[in-house]
Amino acid sequence: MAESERGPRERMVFSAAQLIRREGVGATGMREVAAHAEAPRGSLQHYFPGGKEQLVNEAVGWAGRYAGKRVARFLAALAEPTPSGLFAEMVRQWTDEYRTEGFAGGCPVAAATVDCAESSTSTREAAATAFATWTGPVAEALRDMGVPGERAGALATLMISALEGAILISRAEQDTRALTTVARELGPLLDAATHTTG
Amino acid sequence: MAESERGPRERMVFSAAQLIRREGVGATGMREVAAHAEAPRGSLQHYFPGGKEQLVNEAVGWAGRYAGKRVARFLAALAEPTPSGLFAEMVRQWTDEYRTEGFAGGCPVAAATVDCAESSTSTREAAATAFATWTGPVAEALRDMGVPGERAGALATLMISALEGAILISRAEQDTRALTTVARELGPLLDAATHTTG
DNA sequence: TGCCGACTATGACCGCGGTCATAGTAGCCG
DNA sequence: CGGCTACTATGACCGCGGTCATAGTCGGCA
Repeated sequence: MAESERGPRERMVFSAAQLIRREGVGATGMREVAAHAEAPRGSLQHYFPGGKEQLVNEAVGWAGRYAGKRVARFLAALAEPTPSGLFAEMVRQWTDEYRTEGFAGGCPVAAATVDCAESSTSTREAAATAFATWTGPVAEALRDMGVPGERAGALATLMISALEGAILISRAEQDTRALTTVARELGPLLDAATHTTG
Repeated sequence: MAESERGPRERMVFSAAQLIRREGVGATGMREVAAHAEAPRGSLQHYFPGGKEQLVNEAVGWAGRYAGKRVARFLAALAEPTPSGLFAEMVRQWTDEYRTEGFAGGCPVAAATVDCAESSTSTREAAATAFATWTGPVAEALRDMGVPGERAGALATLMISALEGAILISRAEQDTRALTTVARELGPLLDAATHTTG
């Protein structure tokens, strides 16, 4: 999450995602995004003529692609890839962050869904796309591990659902308990799916 | 969710929860709450001298107690109580709402967490309390069904995590798929916990 | 040199919304 | 009746923030 030297436009999208996941969409100001990205304020209307909605949508899209790409790295980190191992890595990304940086941020896609699902169709769609962009690689990884086709998608949805919910609870409680709990409880179920014929 | 004839104060708290779960905390105005509750605007500062923060906190607390009480009703609706049956009822409350009323609202506690966890300590704590108020009865119900003590709490957290995440995804996708998926995939795991000694 | 496009810079506008101040009403009690 | 308490009513204040308008810089290219 620390790719620093990109163009100002990309930095603004990145910063928007960072701020949104901390404060929510409503509480994140355009000027604030520019300042955080160390980008000129005037660039906002130049790069994002669609205004805040466009910026938010791109931030959500960025987050979805980021999450999707992470899956490959998680797999690479596993000596022997298993569903529970993948899920443990997904959870660990959050427990690590919370332990080292505090419970400041949540998932930007969740924030956008909560704040914009009803008010902005385009942002809601961006969130749905982001979830799909994230679920896809997870499901594919499960399939590669021997999980039957249809169940792979279902289990990927379950994994991401449990993760998102646990992020919420952990943030509220300022305790990683919920995250570690879902990893522990869901692991056996996920691994069992590789043995079942489906 | 339709208890109409209470005092104006209670109606405002109820309305706040309704609006928050649709639009998020930031986009919900005080005047809007009063209007929705058909309560006089002047009553806001009278009943909630602590301002918006107090109102939001009470709305979150109300939502937590509401969710906790629902558990008993879900159990009563089950001929033979099982963990998977309880979870299915919890999920069904949402799928029913989404099918009949559209995907307008999410969980108010989730909304408050996303929007206020970083900016307001008291609201974050209210959210944590709400999650606890909700998890408690679920865990107790699991214990009554024969789930061993420590696992009951863990599974309750898992159930609520998965439910919250699936609510998010379903809202974004405007499709109850995620909700029905987690109910289906998690059911067997929950029921299996009643047989295991632990 | 002079034009042009891309990007930057800033101030102004304007609505929204939380809060405060101040006053009004209604009912009860003494 | 006077006064007290609970509640209601409204207008004003004021900062925030998204957007717009307008102008400035800067590099390349002919």
